[in-house]
Amino acid sequence: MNRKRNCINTECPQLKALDDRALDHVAEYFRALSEPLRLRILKTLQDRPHKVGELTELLDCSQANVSKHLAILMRHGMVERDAQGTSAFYRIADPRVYDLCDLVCGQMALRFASQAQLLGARPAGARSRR
Amino acid sequence: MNRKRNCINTECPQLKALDDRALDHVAEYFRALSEPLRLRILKTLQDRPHKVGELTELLDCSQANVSKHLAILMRHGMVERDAQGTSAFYRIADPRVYDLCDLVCGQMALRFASQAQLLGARPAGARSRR
DNA sequence: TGCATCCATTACCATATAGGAATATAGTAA
DNA sequence: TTACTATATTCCTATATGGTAATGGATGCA
Repeated sequence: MNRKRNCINTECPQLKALDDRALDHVAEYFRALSEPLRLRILKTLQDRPHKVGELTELLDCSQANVSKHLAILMRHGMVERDAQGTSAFYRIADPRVYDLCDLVCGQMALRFASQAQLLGARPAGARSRR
Repeated sequence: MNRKRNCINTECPQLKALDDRALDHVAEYFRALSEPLRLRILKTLQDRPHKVGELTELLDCSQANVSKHLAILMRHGMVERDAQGTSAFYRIADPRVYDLCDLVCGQMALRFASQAQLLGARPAGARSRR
């Protein structure tokens, strides 16, 4: 069991040790990352902090929508707000959210690769199940 | 920038490199992990494979509900099905999902700790915002 | 003051989904 | 075959949520 530990600088409780209430919180955290627009916001903020108006333009969506999603990201401690005049700058509060995203990217890459291999190894039109 | 790489045995594309279509897939992956019951299923399967009926009893929920959530987990390659007679055994297909969960656990633990510290440093009834 | 800008919030609508109840399907045994 | 068990699926409802439009609120400037 070559289980690699990702978390080295904290007690880092594992899934096993969590009760149902803690699992609810974990689920909510994942849910915050389960919207494409929120991921695009995080991706944009990876370069540097941005004002709401900049995000609105870069992501080509309404200002109200950006503000709403930023509030959700902030509620989970993923971004931080810095008011300057009438503007509001948002920046990444916890860069480890990118570790999560990168982990998922890697898993999906592996999965797609193996699926492509399966498809390539079967005659056209073959179904893998059912 | 002490950015630790979690993914060592694959190309592991980063969030930066993903287009909107790939981000949609990442969001769907996170969404599969955003339900408490699905996390409880994964937690239960961490010990050993289980039949649907066992999960139904252990998690105290309906059989239809368990089957539905198992289908979602399987759709994302997180669990695998092994039919034996009229039973269906489910097992973990990709143990790295636990790495994700543990990462989130660690981040939430840090966050709660700092919040508790903030609360402890303020007089009773103080609000940290608004 | 008055006005403009930037952002947050609210109300509303459309869609997605978790859950339950009922039904369908598949395997097993008589 | 018929009956029984285990699981999957379908239908339905209640709730949650993403999106938009409209509004509110705070700041800055003339």
